[in-house]
Amino acid sequence: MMNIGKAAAASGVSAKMIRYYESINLLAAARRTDAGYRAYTDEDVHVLRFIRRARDLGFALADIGELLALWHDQGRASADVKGIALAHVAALERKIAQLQGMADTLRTLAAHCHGDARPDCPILTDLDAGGGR
Amino acid sequence: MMNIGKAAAASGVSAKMIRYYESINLLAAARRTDAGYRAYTDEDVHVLRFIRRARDLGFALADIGELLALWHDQGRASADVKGIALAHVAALERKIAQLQGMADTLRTLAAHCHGDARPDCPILTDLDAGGGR
DNA sequence: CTTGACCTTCCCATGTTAGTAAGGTCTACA
DNA sequence: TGTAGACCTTACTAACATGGGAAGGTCAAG
Repeated sequence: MMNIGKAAAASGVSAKMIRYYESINLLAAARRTDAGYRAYTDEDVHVLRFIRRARDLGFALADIGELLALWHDQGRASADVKGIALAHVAALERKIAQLQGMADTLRTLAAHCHGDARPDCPILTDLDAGGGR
Repeated sequence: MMNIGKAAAASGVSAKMIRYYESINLLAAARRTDAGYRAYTDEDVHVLRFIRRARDLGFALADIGELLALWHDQGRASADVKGIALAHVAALERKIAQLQGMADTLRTLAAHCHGDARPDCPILTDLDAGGGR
């Protein structure tokens, strides 16, 4: 059994976030000591690490809730897990394509900007007039 | 002169956002009719369109404030505009690389998941144990 | 004069994380 | 025993940009 600070250090999830995850019911309410301190087991830390890794992969907390449920469900179908993962990959790809489009446009505009003391700049011209996009 | 609804339709910026931009001083406070309605000119719509396009390129409102100031400054140096744009491109590239890493990892894991009724799934195994990442 | 479409301000919610304040608890050391 | 300092508790605030809604005022057309 350890305090929230230890659990945070051991899992890579800040104490702040552990309390938040508990408040939104992503985590079950932790046991408490007589003084009211939250007490965590190694198994709890294991769950926190799971969440941490899922966050690192960009899953939203709602998705992580589903992944946790599947993780705990011995009778799960791997198809369900794969479905969540592939939906997330698709969302990531959409986001990447969107950012890539922005970056491409800006790189092109910047490449044609003198970048000196003169005021004329195709970037502003594009923002001004729309550049035909 | 037009109402906020017209200006919104003409610029692609919602009335809600126009009011918000005004509240954070990204926009100067609009003139008002006797009844207290905001009144916009074609020039105001021009500014709103500028903001809309900058948002489409992913600029944060703070950046847009600087871009607007440069746009209005006839004595600007194009280097300043280019600097903002390239800093944003760099931020976009960092974000893209991050998302790409997530997507790559997930695609690899998902490719090795049967995706059927059986429970075993490398995605969960990775989240469980860290997969050596 | 009424109806419906518009406008106004104000508050709330989103999603995830961090900061801060005011107060209680525990531990180690003098 | 006392106390300092490190920890814990809850609760409120902020960030970012946007949307939703309520309660009420205004305008134009019929």
